[in-house]
Amino acid sequence: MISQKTVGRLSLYRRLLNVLAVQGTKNVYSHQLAAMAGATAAQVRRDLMAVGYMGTSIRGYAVDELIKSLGTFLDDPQGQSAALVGIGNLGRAILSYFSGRRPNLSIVAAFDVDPGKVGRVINGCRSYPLDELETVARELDIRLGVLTVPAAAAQSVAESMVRAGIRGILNFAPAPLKMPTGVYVEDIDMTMSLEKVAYFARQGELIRS
Amino acid sequence: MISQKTVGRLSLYRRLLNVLAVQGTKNVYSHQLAAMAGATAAQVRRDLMAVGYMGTSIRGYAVDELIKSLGTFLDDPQGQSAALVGIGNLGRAILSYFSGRRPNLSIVAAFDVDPGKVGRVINGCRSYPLDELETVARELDIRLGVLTVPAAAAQSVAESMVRAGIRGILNFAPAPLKMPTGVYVEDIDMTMSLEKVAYFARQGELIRS
DNA sequence: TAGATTGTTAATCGATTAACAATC
DNA sequence: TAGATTGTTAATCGATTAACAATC
Repeated sequence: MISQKTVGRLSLYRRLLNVLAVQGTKNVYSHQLAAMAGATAAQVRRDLMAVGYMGTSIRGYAVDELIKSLGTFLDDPQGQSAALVGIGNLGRAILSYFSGRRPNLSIVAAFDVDPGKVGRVINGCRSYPLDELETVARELDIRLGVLTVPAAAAQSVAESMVRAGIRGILNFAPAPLKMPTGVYVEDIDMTMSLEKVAYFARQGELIRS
Repeated sequence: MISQKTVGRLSLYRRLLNVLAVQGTKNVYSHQLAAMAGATAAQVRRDLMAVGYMGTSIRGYAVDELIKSLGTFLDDPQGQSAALVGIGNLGRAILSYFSGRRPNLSIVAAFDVDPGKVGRVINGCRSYPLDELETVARELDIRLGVLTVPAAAAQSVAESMVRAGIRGILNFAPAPLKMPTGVYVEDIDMTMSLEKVAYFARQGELIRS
């Protein structure tokens, strides 16, 4: 099984490779990709070997082929659909952020308990009452969820997501979710992140002074 | 030097402890806190020892004192101010997210290159032209930055943040920043996170089926 | 005391780094 | 060939986990 960190870096490499492809670059060496990704050359090579793609010592890696290999690895050929639950400021921003970015991976429905927020189209995405999550998720074959509700509601909403057949959750709520095995949760805790920044920024200054 | 992971968990523990304090809980055992945080009891104890706070075998940890200890550790007594650069959908959502949450750590100014977005007050936060970053940052003693600009602009904007005296950056732009030592960067890459969720959710289904 | 907790130490695990032989 | 790259293997590092003695 491949590690979470590696999958994250592969996603990053692909994005960087797309930039190179647009620039017309045909080949790239591990150390070049490493410099762009903020990694080491050996790490890049190890990660790419995990995908089963090997470079040559004379040309390094072929950009186009590598993008294709990463696509085979990272993307579902049939495409994957996500639901967003919690249409607040953050939820709306995320809808616009992911709107139409990837054909293979898109948010196709949004949900909220507030009747005033449902029955619309937000950034090309229809909004529904939370009650209908299960029905809509099964109908649209949604297996991924983005959770942008307040912390207090997070656990119970996450549980209904799981009941609706969702197997992966991107959790923005600042609350650890207790989920059954087989459900993958990735936490994005902005408060924690900002506090880390504050702590280490201060620490750096203490050390310097 | 304390690790990034530990600092992150301490931030989480404090939030959980605040919930307990509101409920009127006086004491808490490491295994209780661990269950809430999704960690192990030994890990909680180790983390708290890092702050220099030790529990007793009979009562565990005193909630109020622990919150105070964590505050001493995590917060700057003088308070820390942050600037947000990039007033798009995401930037606005983040301004509202952090608005008035912590007295000791708040976003006090927002910046953008678009003249149409500046000279206003957004969620209690004044917006300025990006040109004025250096002046305003020094005037308001801003040392932290939140970066919510498009990937293409991220590196150059981050460099002007550093010139303005900013020493910690919460980076939402999907681009690795090359920063001088002494500047701490915490990346929140939502695209990468969503792709990880998509990958592991699919993987789980493959394993099950 | 007995029991559940604590802090401490040693063992394990995983990822990263460094050193090396192989390739064109 | 010489040189820069590659994949492979061994060594290092750090964090986590497990086992233990100490405490009330």
